[in-house]
Amino acid sequence: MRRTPVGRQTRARGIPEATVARLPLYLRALTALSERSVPTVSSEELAAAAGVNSAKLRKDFSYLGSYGTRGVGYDVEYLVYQISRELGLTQDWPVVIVGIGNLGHALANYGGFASRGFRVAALLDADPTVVGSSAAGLPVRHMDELEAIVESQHVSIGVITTPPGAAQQVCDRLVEAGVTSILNFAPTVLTVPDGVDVRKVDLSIELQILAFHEQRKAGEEPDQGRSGEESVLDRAPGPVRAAAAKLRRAAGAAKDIKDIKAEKVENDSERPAVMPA
Amino acid sequence: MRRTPVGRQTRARGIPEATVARLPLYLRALTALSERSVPTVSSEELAAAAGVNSAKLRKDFSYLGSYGTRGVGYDVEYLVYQISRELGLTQDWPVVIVGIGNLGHALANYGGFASRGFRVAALLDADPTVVGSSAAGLPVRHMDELEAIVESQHVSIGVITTPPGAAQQVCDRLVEAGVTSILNFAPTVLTVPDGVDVRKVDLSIELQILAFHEQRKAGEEPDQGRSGEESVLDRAPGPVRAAAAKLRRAAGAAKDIKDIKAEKVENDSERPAVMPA
DNA sequence: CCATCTTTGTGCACACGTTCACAAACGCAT
DNA sequence: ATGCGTTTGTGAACGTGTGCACAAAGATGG
Repeated sequence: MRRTPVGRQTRARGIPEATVARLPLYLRALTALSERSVPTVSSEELAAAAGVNSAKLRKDFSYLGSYGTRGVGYDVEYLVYQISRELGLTQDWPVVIVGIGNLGHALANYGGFASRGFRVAALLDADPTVVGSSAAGLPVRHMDELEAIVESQHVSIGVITTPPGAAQQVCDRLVEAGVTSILNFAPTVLTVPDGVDVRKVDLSIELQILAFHEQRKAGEEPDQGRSGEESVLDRAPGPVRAAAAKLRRAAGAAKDIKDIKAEKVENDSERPAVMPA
Repeated sequence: MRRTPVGRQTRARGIPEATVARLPLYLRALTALSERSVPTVSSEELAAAAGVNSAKLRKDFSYLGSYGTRGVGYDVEYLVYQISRELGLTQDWPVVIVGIGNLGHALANYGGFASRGFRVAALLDADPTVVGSSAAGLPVRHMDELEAIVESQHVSIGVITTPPGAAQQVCDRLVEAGVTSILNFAPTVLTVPDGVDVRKVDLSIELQILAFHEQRKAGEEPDQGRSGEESVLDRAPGPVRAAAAKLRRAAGAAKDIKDIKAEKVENDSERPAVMPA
């Protein structure tokens, strides 16, 4: 059995992954329209509500079938049903949450959870001081009950909100118990067997991506940009770069991040320098 | 000023967006190696640790420059520094969190927050009963202090953990105050001016995507698949489909989701049917 | 029934992302 | 110095996703 770290699916029954990822967005917008008793909606209107462009939306829907009426638009209720069905939301999905810390608590209380076919089957934790307490009206049960719960309630989706160190271990146990889809909030790369889907939600990564763009915005206003920082040696061809690399290796081994950070401030001027040397 | 709902950036200084999204992953793996005092690492090893394939990793790094040494690998410390710098983590990013409910609390307590240059500048809430309490050692302050805090502490990143109804309003206010990057946890499509980045984290969407794949797995084992569900009318060309659509519109207007769900059970057999009729 | 107006569904071109596969570059031993 | 084994960096092929632009399909009014 091959083990794949991330397991990105290549096309599912012809529906592109990117489209699948947008269906929940459309569904949310459509549900709002439905609550306002709006009977039909055009691709343009719906696209605006979902924050995408209308051509993309139409193409997305075309993968599901021809559910619109030219000259009119889409029937809201019908589309809600079709998308729900396509996403598998016409059935109930029991979910276990493992790791009832701050985040686990927050998720247990999350309203949007139950709203669309997802039901919290159990809250689990390994810490005996947490077990027995309750969150969102549900008792926190011990990890050892995992296997019994998964089997008896036919749980196929697990949510991991443990500290990073425990995540892979918990993941293995979930998979062993029969869970085949995992939503991972721990900042850990999970390794799972083929056939198991993992999606990750990582606050820290999102912030870092924002920081990147933020820095870019800030660095563009002044004309200087990030000048001397990019050592000419690193772009130079041939033995020059090799020498630079050698110096880096020699110097780097004895240094830690803080030292390097401190150095950055010194090097922040124009002069080209072999970075950590 | 054009207003764009989502604002996907087209290339930043030559570094592809997909690469930027992976840099934090590499950084995390590298930091772990650094703590174990590993001096160098090959693309193969690092790729395994980050859960990607090695060719992708090498290409990603090639956008940053030539920081490896052929025949040896990459200097861990040096790479940590380069990626940190590229992501803008060598500086401090003050962040405000708006909406101190369950999730806001969880985020305030999240350790990985401060670890990499992100500092919680303030916790904000509009609810007077929450204001004045404290979370993670920080006092919860009133929304009205937002503008002063953003300006005095030079906050450029805001995190929204409010209920969905308040999100756009809070977003507008953040932007007005000078915030140019927003991490949105509310299940809402935010509209922002050009130049403002929004990233969203949506538990419900992630679960729905998992449900889709889960359903597909379940539907493939039996040979039948999803048989009669896909009405032949919907695939039929010409006036037949038009008639079906017309029926849907006529019927749909008076129905709600529950009714349709109930019908699904009845229609779950082989016979082709005009869905909600 | 015809003309006109609206909106879908999609072919096509292009941009972006991934993976392969290999030459060039480097360390090291002799 | 030279040769050998290793690993990077990247050109090129391929796959996926996006957006334009328009024909086809239907609604509507006369």
